[in-house]
Amino acid sequence: MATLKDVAALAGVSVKTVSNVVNGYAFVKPENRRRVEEALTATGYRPNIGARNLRRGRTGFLALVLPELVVPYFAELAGLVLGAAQEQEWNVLIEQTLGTREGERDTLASLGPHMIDGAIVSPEALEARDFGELAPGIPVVMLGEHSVDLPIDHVGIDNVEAARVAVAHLVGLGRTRIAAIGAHPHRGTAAQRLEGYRKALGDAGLPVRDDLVATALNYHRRDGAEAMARLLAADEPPDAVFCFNDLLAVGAVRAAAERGVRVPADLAVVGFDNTEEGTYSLPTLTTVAPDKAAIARAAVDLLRRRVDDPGRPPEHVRTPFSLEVRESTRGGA
Amino acid sequence: MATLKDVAALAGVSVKTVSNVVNGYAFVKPENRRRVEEALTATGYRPNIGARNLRRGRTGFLALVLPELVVPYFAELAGLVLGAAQEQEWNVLIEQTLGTREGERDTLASLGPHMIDGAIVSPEALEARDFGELAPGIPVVMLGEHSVDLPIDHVGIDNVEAARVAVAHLVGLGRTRIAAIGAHPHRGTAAQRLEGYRKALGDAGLPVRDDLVATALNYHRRDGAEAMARLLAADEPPDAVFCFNDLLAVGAVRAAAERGVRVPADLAVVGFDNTEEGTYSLPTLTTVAPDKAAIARAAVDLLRRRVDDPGRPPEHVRTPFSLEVRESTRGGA
DNA sequence: CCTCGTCGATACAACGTTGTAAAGCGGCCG
DNA sequence: CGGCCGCTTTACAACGTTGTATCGACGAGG
Repeated sequence: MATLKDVAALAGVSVKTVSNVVNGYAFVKPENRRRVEEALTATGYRPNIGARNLRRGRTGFLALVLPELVVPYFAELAGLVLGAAQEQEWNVLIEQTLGTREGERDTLASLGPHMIDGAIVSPEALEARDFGELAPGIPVVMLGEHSVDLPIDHVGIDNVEAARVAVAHLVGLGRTRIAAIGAHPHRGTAAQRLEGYRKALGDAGLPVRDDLVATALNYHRRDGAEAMARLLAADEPPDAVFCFNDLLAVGAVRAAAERGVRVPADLAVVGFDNTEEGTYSLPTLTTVAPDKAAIARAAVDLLRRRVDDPGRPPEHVRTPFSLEVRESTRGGA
Repeated sequence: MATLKDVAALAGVSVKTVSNVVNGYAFVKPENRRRVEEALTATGYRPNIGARNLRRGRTGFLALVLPELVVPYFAELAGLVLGAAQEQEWNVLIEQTLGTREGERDTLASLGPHMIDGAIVSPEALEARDFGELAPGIPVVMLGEHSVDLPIDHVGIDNVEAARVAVAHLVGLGRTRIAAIGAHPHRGTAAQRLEGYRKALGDAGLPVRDDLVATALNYHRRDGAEAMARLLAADEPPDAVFCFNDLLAVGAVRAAAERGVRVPADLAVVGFDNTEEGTYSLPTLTTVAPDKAAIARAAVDLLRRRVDDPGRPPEHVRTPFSLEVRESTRGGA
């Protein structure tokens, strides 16, 4: 409630002198500094961030644009971004797009150039190239999809290689009818994981059969269950499945169980994201584990550098990943 | 980038007239309105929310203070609050306290009175009465803990009754050694759920045995697993367990499975929160289902009314809940 | 004809902050 | 002694917006 004016009046100095003390300006007479500091604590002064940012031309806000918080991967990531942003004195505005292209467009448009210093975007429906026109002048860091051709900063793992490693692991178990769940017409990461899947099969000399690749328009548990049900209904059902995220995998495990298919004995399952849910499920999930903390940190750092120097060339940061082998691919045959 | 001034220059009218058009003021000559609207689209004008709020004395921001986004209940709730706030033209600032008392204090203090119009707080470590001193003048709505004696708006379900219903359900299955996981020294909701647990046992004429009540200092899967392990190690292990949230229940199911205890045959499990994870787990979880959408809506509405009229008497809103019976308590004996 | 009320537009100030310019006051050097 | 430089403080403007006061025009009513 107290403003600089109030503090200045109490201390008997000008508004600007108080501002100088607050901002740590060096040349203030000790006597005055003391009186100002007293007045500061006496009034319980807190700067009005909005006014400060208006004057400075910064907002102090960063938008984190993601499909849905109920997806554990995004919830975990959001938590980590919150932490990383705090270190940079950024507040985070989380926006859910619900996976629709319109949602992503509206979000970026409504935030406007004034509300935020920049955005970290995890695109789903939106195609990457749309961003140039949608967010003119807003510094954007993209997560996940790797699109080298675009002049936009980007953070993510090597999806092709991660998928290849995951499927190679299934191959190593001796499985031969390895399915994939999560193909998607517009999702860049889906295409890359599919490519890794095909590469691993090729490396092993296994045929790539289209009827073993299941599409999932969303990446929720329900979609995984439905896709798995379709796959299991085939004449020659798969003996392993690579799911493009852990939620799909959880759904797949559920669908298998309901049909009496044992995991991993009859069906080995690999997920993606290493969500905590997969470390307590029955069975626990083998999964590709991206370093989420590294992703969050890199994204915030990249955005900071972009804001400070809008002219710098776009950067593509590769974060590490590992394969966590758990019960869903252990034992059986 | 374009400001009212730019638009005004282009349309050949005053800044205020443009402002009037933007804000839907009625008395603008059609001719001028047309020209302004043209200039508006031509320049792609977007209001500077910060400046507007500075002038209006409001920030347009609402803080949602919660322990952790990785807890699915909070992630789901956050998503719903985001939606409800959007309808009121509020932006949401999500703050994680990580469950520490300091985190909750720092958060509220650092946001300051200027940053936000109000806060929706889901307290964990913080005792409710602290809020008066911490957030002087900030409208606060509390979630979860029901503390009628405090002059603070509050939204939540009847925890005592919800717990009673859950445990009564276990009693109805014929279970007699019914344990509870989630007792906590400082958490109000924990005390209430424990009370409901005791009441249900009393109603059924069953003894309340302290060795069947397990404390959980956090409400994560790990804590549930550890508590269940302790309970199962007893001479007379329980044949049912009521967990104070779904994560604890998931951990409990896992711990049971690792010891060869079958759910629900040997051990019936009830959770709390109705997170989606529990609808796909093996087995699916019987759980108390609070109406999260209603909670989110009520909280935002309550905050709106509080902001508009700071003097009104505090209100306590009871939101409905139901018991979702699933596999973890079905069949067996 | 004068007044009054409605409509339409404008100038100005203000929200709280900080950058800029400038002024006052010494002291130091030429 | 005059001028210059460094310290310290201040007044002022500006960020972009909107509330208030004001002003002019116009039509209706006395």
